[in-house]
Amino acid sequence: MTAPSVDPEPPSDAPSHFIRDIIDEDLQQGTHDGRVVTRFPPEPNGYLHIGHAKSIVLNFGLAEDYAARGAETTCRLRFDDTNPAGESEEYARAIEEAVEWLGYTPDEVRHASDYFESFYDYAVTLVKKGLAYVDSQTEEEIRENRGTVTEPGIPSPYRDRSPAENLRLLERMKAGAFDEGAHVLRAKIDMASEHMIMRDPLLYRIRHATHYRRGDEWCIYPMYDFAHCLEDAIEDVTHSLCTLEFDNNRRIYDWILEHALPAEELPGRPHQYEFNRLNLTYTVLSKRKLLQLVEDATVDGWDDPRLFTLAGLRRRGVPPGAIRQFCRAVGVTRSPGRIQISRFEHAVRDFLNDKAPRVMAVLEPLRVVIENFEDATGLNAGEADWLEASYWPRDITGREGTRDVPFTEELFIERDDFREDPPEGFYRLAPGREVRLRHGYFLTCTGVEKDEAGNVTALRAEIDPDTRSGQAPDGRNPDGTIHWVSASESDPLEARLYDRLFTVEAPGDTDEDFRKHLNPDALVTREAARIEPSVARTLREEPQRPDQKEGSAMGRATRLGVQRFQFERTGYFWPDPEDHTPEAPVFNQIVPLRDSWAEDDSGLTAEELAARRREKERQRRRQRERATAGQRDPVEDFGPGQRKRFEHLRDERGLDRDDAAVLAERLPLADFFDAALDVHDAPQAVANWTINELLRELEDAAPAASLDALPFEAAAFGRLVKLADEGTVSSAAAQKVFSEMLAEGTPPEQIVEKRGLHRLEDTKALRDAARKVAEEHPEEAARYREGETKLLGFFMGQIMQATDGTADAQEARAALRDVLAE
RNA sequence: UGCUCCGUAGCUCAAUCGGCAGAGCACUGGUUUCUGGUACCAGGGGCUGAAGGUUCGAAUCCUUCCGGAGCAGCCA
Repeated sequence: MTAPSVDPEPPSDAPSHFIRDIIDEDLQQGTHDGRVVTRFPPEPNGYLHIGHAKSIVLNFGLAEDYAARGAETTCRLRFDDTNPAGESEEYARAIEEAVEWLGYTPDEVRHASDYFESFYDYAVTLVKKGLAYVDSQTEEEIRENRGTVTEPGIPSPYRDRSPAENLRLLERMKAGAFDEGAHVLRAKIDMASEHMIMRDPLLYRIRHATHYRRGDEWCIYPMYDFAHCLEDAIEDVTHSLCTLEFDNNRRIYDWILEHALPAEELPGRPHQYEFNRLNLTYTVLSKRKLLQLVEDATVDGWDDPRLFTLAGLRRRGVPPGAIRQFCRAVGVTRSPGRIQISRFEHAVRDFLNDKAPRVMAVLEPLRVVIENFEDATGLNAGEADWLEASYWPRDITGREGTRDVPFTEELFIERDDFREDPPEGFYRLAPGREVRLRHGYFLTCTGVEKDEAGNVTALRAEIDPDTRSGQAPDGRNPDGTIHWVSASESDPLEARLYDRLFTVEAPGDTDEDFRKHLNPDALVTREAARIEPSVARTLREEPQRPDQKEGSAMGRATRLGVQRFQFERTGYFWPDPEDHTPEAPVFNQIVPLRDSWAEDDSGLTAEELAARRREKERQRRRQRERATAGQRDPVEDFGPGQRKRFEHLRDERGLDRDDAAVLAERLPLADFFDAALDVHDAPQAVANWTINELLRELEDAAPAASLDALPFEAAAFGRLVKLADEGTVSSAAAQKVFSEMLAEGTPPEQIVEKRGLHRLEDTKALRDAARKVAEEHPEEAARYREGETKLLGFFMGQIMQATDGTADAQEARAALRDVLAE
């Protein structure tokens, strides 16, 4: 069977990463017949957070992208519900809803609990093969006998029970004949393994518990390591993606599949790949910490907008598309790290910028009385001058629409937009100063009213009647533009502003209680805010979406979900799905706008950046000292045989101590080295090849065995080194010869003949090659002539490629210099 | 301390087969602007964790060291 042809080019917005590379490779090799099958496998025992979103976006996104390229793809939602404790239908439903909200429809929803019968059959297979046994030690005994990371474990006294006895016991375990903890089923692998996970891992334990889907049908439940790989195999998953902490578990994943699956299924079996989980600064994402915050009512439930749970983000108003965009942007790698929260905020703003209509709301109102209102507008004091205001700034293309905003004698402006004594660089309102009212007149502050305590209670002002359009006939242009609402014709509003939950970057990282660093200002409520009247109208007229789910909080949120606004100059907002009513509007701030005036920015200041750089420099210096101090004499750990060999290599063969140590540490390699020397008596050259080229091809754990497995003898290796050392072939060509020897076992001389790899010293031929290369890369050649001499390396690379690595380096370099100088 | 994984700009990631160390975000400045928003332009930032080695040439290969994370649940 041949794999269906798959478009080699990924979609342009799909970032490339190592998992894609693996899939591309598999597609090319036809490993899974052109299929890409992934899954998102949550346990239904908690709510999802943004870290899960990364996994969802990865798994479903891969399926989408490869489907678009012509591969046969599937991505399922699979509940990993193998442990009855804590799992529930409620969680499962919430998870399903969250996945859907994020914008993905699983090809299928499956449950690991539907596979319990199959798991059991696989367990029986292992028992019959003598690869699993029933252990009757107590929990403590098992733990103690497992050993530690440095000491091997002690085999269980029950380890050698016969398959027949194990089978009998396993059947009775399943039948419910035993109490919890009386027996467990364990894989029989290696109690001394340096991988703790392989010290006879548990496969089944007894739990007399009611499972939310299977009820009391089962009283033995499979462990993760046993079940997960089999779930993948049952579902024909091709690429099983999980987070880095399962790296160690991959060993048992592979072991179970290789021993439980029938041989014919092995070539297409699933493989596990691990990627870095998403961590964010200034917040916590672990299930346990989240639970703690909810339980001691630090936050107001799982959907508290301060939390990075999916429910919290949803209630806060973050659109799913922004989360998807963010998850794609953070990348998929194997290096753990912590993403700066400003990255997330940027993603949300970026997503909302061209989607949220602009309106005006004043969060902390300060009353302004227009003293010349009647004169300037020609209206009576109680009337409103309705100004047409665009929903979109001119640079958001493709969006249209305006609404009318009432301009009345008394207005509210943002308290923050007025300073009686303006600091340097402040270009909003101050006594005697003129600003532009957004979508309206120019306004000059003519007076300040204060209470007895000296607090500003109201401003008096005048407008310029000629500036109704927002332009002045004389062309003057105020520095500041501020937003405003009518005092009489605006709606009251409660605005909830959210900030990072913690005051430190990594709240969970130290030993102390992470709740010590809670940010008291993570939620700030502005209860006296006011908003222009058009918004209430917009919300009322908004048609209901047909796909909403009635009844649930999320369903109500969906209905309102199409209404996210930018409150000009303050941020993106939407009505709170729980508490907002038309009579008493409540809006959540989704994310503030960037504010280069505000001191408190979510990004880093220049000083902070510099401080970090200095700190990193210090760390590097300290590390350098420690690295050199830690260097110790390798010979110290040698046994007498190795020591003798070391001295021989160093004193008789004349190797330097590092090389001698590497060889002496691996005695079979030293033997190979000696044998090669019989052919070509140049110890340093042979040592270089042995250590730098040969060693890389050998298994660390079993050098002797992999030496035996080589398709050539030490003598052939020695002859290769001789060819290189004596200049018959260049060292680059010698490397090519070597890799062909590894693959085919052909004698080196034959390869050189067949491929024509003799060293090329012919000056004329090299000059021709150099000229050709220079012609093919005129831009680089010009840059070289302008003094970018480091490009010589680039040209050398080209020549080497053109001559199959045979060019003599010195001659080639000289030829290039000459040709390029012309 | 055994094993596994990971160290490239402040952060997240690139860098075909060993061949010119780059991008986005963040930062600084400028242009545009009826949002201190957006967009656009420019700039600063790197001893590729360190030291040795192989090579004409190393972020990439070899050795050693340093640092960080994970693994000793009948959780997943």
